[in-house]
Amino acid sequence: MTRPENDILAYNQAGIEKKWQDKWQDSGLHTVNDDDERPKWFEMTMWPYTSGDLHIGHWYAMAPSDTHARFKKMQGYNVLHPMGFDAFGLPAENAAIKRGIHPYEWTMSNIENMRRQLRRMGTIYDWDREVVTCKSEYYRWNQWIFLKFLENDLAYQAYAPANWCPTCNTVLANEQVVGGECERCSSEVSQKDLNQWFFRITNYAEELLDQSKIDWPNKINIMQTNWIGKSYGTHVQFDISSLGLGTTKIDTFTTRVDTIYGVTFIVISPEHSLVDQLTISQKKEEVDQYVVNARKQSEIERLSTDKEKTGIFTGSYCVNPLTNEKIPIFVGDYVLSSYGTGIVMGVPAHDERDFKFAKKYDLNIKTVIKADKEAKSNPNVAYTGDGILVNSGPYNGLTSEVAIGKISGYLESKNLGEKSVQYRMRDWLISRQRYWGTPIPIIYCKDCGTVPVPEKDLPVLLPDDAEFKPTGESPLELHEKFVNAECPLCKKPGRRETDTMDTFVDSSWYFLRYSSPKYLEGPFDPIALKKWQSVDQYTGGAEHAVMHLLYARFFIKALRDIGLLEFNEPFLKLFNQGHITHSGSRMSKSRGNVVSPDNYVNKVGADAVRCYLMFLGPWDQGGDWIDTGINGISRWLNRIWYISTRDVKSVDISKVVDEKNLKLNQSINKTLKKVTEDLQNFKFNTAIATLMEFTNNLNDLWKDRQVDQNLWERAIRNLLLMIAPLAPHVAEELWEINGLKFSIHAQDWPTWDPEFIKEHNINLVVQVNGKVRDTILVSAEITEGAAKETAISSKKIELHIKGKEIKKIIYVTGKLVNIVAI
RNA sequence: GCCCAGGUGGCGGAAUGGUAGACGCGGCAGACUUAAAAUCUGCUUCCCGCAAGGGAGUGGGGGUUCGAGUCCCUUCCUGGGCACCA
Repeated sequence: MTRPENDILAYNQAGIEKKWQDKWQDSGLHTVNDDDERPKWFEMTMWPYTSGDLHIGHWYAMAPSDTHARFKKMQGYNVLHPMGFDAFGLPAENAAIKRGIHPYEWTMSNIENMRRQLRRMGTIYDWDREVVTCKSEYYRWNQWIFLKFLENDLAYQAYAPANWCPTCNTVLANEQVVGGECERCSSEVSQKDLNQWFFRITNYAEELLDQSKIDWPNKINIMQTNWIGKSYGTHVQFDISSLGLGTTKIDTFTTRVDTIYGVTFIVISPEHSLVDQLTISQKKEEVDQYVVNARKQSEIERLSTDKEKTGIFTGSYCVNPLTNEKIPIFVGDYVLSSYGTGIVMGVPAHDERDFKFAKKYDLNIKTVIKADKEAKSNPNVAYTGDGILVNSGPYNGLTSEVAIGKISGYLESKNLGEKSVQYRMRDWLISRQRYWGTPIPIIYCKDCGTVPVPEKDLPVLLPDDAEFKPTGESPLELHEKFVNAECPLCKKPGRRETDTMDTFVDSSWYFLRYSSPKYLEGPFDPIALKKWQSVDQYTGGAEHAVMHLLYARFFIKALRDIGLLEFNEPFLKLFNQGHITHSGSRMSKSRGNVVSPDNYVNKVGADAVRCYLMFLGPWDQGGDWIDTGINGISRWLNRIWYISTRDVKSVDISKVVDEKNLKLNQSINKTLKKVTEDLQNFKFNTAIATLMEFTNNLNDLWKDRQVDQNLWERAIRNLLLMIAPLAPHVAEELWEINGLKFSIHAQDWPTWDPEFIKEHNINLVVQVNGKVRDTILVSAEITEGAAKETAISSKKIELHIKGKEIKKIIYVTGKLVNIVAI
């Protein structure tokens, strides 16, 4: 017969968790006050989407950050560690379509469940500050900010080709298209021309590149830098005056103007407005057909780097401003309309894409750059590196770098071009053709045009009586009462914008709301914000590098420039946790290997689950959940329980041994130092390992009961204080059992004395030719001479140096002697 | 293709250029028990050896150094990100 699982524990985990969670709640222990005089510490983990169930991945993100926040609190900070819910988004709407539940109900019942689960984790969230995006008290401020952006020319509407996901029935931002597929549902994304709202994030491209004010993982900084994609280049105008069009020049952008003597063709993107004019009448039919086909392709086909480079000759020519050569103009779909000028100069000898294009259409390939003077040109590949110019008239012999400067200078002087900087990043498309999001506060009027909803009319409420049909059409389109609205200017009937905002708008400023979650006069109370400012420490997954994290930085800079706040960055420090796997593979419902935290909390308690997640590996590297692994943590908490509930009075004072006291005192101080440093740096795994060693030490010392009673009690108090941020319930219960005052979590973090950490004796390592041959216990104060003497006179060492000549003896103070002997 | 991380026992992992494998899991042996669970004690990188001891060892190859898991070069593998951006 097996005993019930709970009997593996020395204590009633369910009982003490409930007891303390209730007491913390009732006593207001975690209530955060704005007027607390201690220095503020604003620490957040990325909020969860309201999917309904808190899985182990959430725990992995939240438990360690809660531990860190608790640690900062004990260190004397007034800590704001809030929680909220990212509650708008497609899954709620899909659930409504599938199961007939209104998204609001679905979302709110999910939140209910998640709150319950979060409480069980034993976190210090102050629930009075909770933020939920699908409530009008939150999203009205999305609308308000939208109007501010509009006023300040940071929001605009444009009719443009947009990424369309046929499954989600909505457009997507560039950031949400991954390899031509929808980031959410992996459907192939196509292009669709729509009138869309954009935020001018590109206005901030340059400032977003400045990472000097943030302490973030290098990886994220690199990803953002690459995403913004700044490149220096030159606009070059090719003459088309002979064509007799309205315009006399076509504008190209190149980063390699040093290759301009090698231009043998021009390629214009199929979407470019000049295509029609450039196409001669005999070619019109062919070119039209090509353009139609290009637009039909999916993003995947269009963006595939392996795809054959195709194009078609327009029949027109332009003139190279430096060589005066006549250059044919092609339309080709490898040129993107949205980058640079949408027209490129083709230099097949020095660009792989141009090379492939030239090969396919049998165009001239002219070498103008050589790696060095002696280099032979290989006709089968493009040489894309820098080098020395050849066949380039007056620029022959110059290096690429010098030539770029001279040629662009020349072009500028002749008004034929100019130096220029381009960014890969595009403006942020925020329109979504969906119901479950923030309505964009705009009314279209036949007479007045596009009219913003006046501030006093906010919020534009999402109607709650919408009908969900599986057609994919937004319920707002069909909702007469919502759509029909009076024009705020002329009061004539108008039509409301039915698109809603990308949910990343919600998360771009939610942290500001935590400072004053109930404020009614604006998105945040300026006085409260002045106190809490930027988030000091943010934690979350790296997958948000170019979306959420970039958008939030943009928002703060934009709000700052509008005059609403006074700082520059949303998140001063960032820590990325890794991913948690289960027995080596990614957790997914289809694999059936999802770890349910609730089951483990029931079995071994929330503290054990928290600690195991922090122990199984370095937080930033992620880790693997192994079912047997948590037993080790559970045993450890048990040992702590036994150790700290022992009867100290059983120590017989007459038997106390000074040496043991010293050892214990040293152990306490060493442990404090290491644990403090590790918690500070998110090294939870080694912090716990150190605490395990400490408990092992305590167990050993208890065996012969030769330590001082007061010292023992101090050891126990320190142990409990150190585990308090990690295992808050067990620590609180044991604190009480030891007769100490509620609450352990309101105590100061203990400090250590370096004086007690010093070693009195050391194991002197003796090496011969770098190999360890002996270790000798000596005084820590041993002199160099004595150490060398001791080493040489060791019997074990004698064997290894016999008959050899001692060349050199290296001494590392207090550590080792290395005898070099041949 | 380009840019980042990584590669250490059976497993998760630890190691300011100075005793590689802390801590934990698992395993083995023992104690307690009628028995098991739980708990406790000991052992547990590999090879040779009864032992003392010796040898090898941090993906591979090379280098710097008295001494390299750690620094440098090179190569392979794994994970992540980006990728027709002119």
